[in-house]
Amino acid sequence: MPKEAKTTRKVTKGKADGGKKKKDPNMPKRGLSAYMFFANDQRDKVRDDNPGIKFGEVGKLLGEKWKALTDKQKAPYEAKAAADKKRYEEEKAAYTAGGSAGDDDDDE
DNA sequence: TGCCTGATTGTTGCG
DNA sequence: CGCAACAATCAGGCA
Repeated sequence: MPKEAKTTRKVTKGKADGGKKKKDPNMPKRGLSAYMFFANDQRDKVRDDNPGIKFGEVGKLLGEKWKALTDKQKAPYEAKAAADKKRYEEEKAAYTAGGSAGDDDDDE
């Protein structure tokens, strides 16, 4: 029992107003999720099993299979996610570290 | 000090 | 060209 069901965790892209969490200009884009890598591999497989399938189905199918996998199967994907996360750590480090040391840049 | 929420990532296919 | 479910993930902000 680890923990399931967190809370109203959905509305993620509900652009309502803007200006809540201030996104820094150096905010590193989080590493990809295990799902991303999983999709990268299954996407081709799912499509092969469902020729002519559109994203709507693929997306759901992907999620279904994803959960069907065990930590063991997700391992390789999680490993990739962890690897990417590591990459993100570097960006995050530079983001928290330097940040405003004078560099500036802005624009572009 | 701890929970929670928002933001981000990538897939495909279409309007 | 961006969004639509799908899941994960994390970092910061507020109580």
